Amino acid sequence: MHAYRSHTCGQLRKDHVGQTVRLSGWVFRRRDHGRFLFIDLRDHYGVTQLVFHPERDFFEAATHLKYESVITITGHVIAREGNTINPAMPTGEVEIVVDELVIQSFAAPLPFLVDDKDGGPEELRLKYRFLDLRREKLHKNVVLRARIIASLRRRMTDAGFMEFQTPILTSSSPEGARDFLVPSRLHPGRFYALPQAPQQFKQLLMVAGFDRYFQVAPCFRDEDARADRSPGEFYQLDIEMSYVTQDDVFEAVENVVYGTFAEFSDWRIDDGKGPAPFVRIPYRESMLKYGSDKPDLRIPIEIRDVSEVFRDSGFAAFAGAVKGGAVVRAIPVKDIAAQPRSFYDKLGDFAQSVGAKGLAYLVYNAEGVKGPIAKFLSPEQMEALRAQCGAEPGDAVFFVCDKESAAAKIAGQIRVKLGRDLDRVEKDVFRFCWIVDFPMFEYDEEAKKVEFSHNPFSMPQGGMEALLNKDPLD
RNA sequence: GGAGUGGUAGCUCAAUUGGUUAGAGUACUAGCCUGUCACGCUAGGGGUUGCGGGUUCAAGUCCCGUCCAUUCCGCCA
Repeated sequence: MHAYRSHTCGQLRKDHVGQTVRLSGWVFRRRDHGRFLFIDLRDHYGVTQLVFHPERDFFEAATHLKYESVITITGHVIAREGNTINPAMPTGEVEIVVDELVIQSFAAPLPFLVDDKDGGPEELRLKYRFLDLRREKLHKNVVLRARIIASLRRRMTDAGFMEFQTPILTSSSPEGARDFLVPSRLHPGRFYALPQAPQQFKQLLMVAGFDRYFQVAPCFRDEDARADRSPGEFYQLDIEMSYVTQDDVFEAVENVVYGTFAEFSDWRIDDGKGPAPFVRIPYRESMLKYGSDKPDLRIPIEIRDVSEVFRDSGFAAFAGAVKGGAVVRAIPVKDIAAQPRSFYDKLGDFAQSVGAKGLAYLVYNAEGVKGPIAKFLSPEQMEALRAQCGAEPGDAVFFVCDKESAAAKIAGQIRVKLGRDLDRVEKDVFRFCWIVDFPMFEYDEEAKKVEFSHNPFSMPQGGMEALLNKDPLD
């Protein structure tokens, strides 16, 4: 028999009963009943219950085994009867009566329990990363990641793409974020930059004639973290294709995204019928309706532009701003009028925390329209707002006023906040979309025209010659 | 870089308007228990309440500073 195991801890079933087996793993749980002892043994594959009896000379040692000690046992498989069967465990119909025990590694007391749901403070979890990764949730996440990457590689290869590795120690290529820098030994005082994305290298591969490239690409960006953005480094599926149109790229990406999500998730995808073209939304429309270029389409709230209604209104703050070039964005919400005053106040606080100067609103109920700004608006203006926002009794409409880009962004964040707080986000479904017709240029703070941050096509100043003459260590 | 929130036992948390010796669960140690599966029961050890200063008869609690964490803004394909 193999020195460490004949089976894994997730493997044994009723038809193994009577066999002598050897298992290795970590002491996951321990239940000491005095005259006998249960230990749940865990490895990568699962958990199996071991039974120790006191007539064995290693019984005393077994009762002192700490959580996460590594042991190898030899024993015989027996069936569990009646209510000793554990239907929650895949191996719950059998257990191992231990005949031999080898303690491979005796664990010290743990800083946190592997059986814990969340494992405690991040600092501790990172210090004892090997323990953290033993926790079921993280272990599953890492396995899922490996399976997804394998699936992506298979799908891309099947679609005729070839995988390349592009350089990590490179010269800086402006992508917008700060570069990570690595000091150069051969050129003291000068630095390599880590790539923020393989953009220029993959384009080089197309120029060089390789036609279809992909890479599970490491990207490095020296920026601060966000809730949905880990700092420093991450991996992305990176693609480049030659002699194609926008639609060809969309089709290639839709196939791999649809297939991968369908393979690994039970959630519906769009209509749930199979690969279909993803919804396409022009940039301007997305910024207006959702206040974002990555809209969450599961939230049934659409922003409207009502600037013209306020232009000649008696609400001086908005009217003046609109005449000065600002816009007013309305966020209509269904069935919300019954919310207490505090709800509106808290939302106002939130609006200010994301940069709004204030948050105006109107509430529609059976008696009519109420709200702090109602008295500043004429009956005709009120009717125009009601019609443009599709407001009915029970609804409310929120208004933000600012320069166009700021108003869009603020309204977009309020839309998402409302969707989540009111539990209006559609459940168990992915709603993919393409944002198309991105602008090539935008205005910066001094109202000068500059390249839009995501514009991938403008040639750098000086053209191709400048690129070729560029010092790689600059 | 700016703002908000938080920091009490190894871990998760409690401690009334400022008021006795800062508690509980878990982990750890010792003991009991023949069918548990987060086993149960008894007892024990474990604390500079992040750190420094201040107010007060009295500070975990209030004030100031500082460090750390976290969320948002700035930044970010």
